[in-house]
Amino acid sequence: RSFLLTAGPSSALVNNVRQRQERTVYTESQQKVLEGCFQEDQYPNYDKRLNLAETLGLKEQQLQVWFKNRRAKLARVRRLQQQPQRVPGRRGRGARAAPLVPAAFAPVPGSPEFPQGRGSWISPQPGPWGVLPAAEAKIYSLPRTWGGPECGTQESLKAAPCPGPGPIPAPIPGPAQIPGPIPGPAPILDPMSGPLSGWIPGPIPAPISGPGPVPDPVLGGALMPGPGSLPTLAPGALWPQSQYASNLSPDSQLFPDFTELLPLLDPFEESSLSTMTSQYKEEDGSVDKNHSSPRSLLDL
DNA sequence: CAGCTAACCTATTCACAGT
DNA sequence: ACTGTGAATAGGTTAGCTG
Repeated sequence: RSFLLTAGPSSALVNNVRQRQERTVYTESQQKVLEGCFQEDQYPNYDKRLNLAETLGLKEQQLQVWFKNRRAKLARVRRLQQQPQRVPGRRGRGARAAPLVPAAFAPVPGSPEFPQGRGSWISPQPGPWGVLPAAEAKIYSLPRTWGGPECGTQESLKAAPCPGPGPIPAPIPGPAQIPGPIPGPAPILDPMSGPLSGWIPGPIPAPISGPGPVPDPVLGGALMPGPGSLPTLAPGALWPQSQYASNLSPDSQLFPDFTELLPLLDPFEESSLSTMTSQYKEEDGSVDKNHSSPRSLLDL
């Protein structure tokens, strides 16, 4: 196939032929950390990926691929469960705004992790992301201009103590206050990590023996939370538990067609949803002033 | 050999700058 | 308003690894 000639920048050029990058075998601990981060945020921005990549001893691009594949896997599982989760016909950047989470529990517009435009949303500090060090500047990661208090995660990211997310605040008001019955999440098991409900990077297991080609900088690293420092979500427990509702119970991500809930969100349409603006441009840090107009949820 | 999944390709969508 | 560019993402594919 042509990819041998046109493969991306991650592949090496040998004899004018792009070689497919060698398949990486992630260690168990790496996968667990990644999985935990995925439960926190399915769409980590560049800084998060970079932080995590450095912590795990991987490349940022590898993490980009991993999250992409992980989302694809989740979507595939949902399709098998006949649980459409987004408006058909939307792909690319706009498509991600139809979150892989229940609409009723999706990030509240204006909350730090609601999509802030330009392909990123800000995640809450508690959780795996919060334990990561701040990213170092890169050529294409210029200093940011933060759009406001809700965007001010960089400071706290730097200040975040390494192990553990710290105390998790009470669930935000929202889901429980939305009138009408909310169908419960389907109890679907994740084939990779067992019941999804429960995994938040807790104690990282001992290094697995075997032919793990990748050294495991995680173990003993700063990312490792102390034993029990990250609570495990009990199945059916109240969630979200993160400050801004991204600490989704994995089960909840296998939610029936959220579009059924759209009418319930109408009251927000002109108010909260109008804050679905992009004040943060991921790559160059500029403020996006073109997103001040209200956008409908379906448009996302 | 089947299943899983990292790596990759392609299309889509959006933000933004330049004209 | 229109166009070009860059970036993020989804869908799909290829191929390596493992049971």
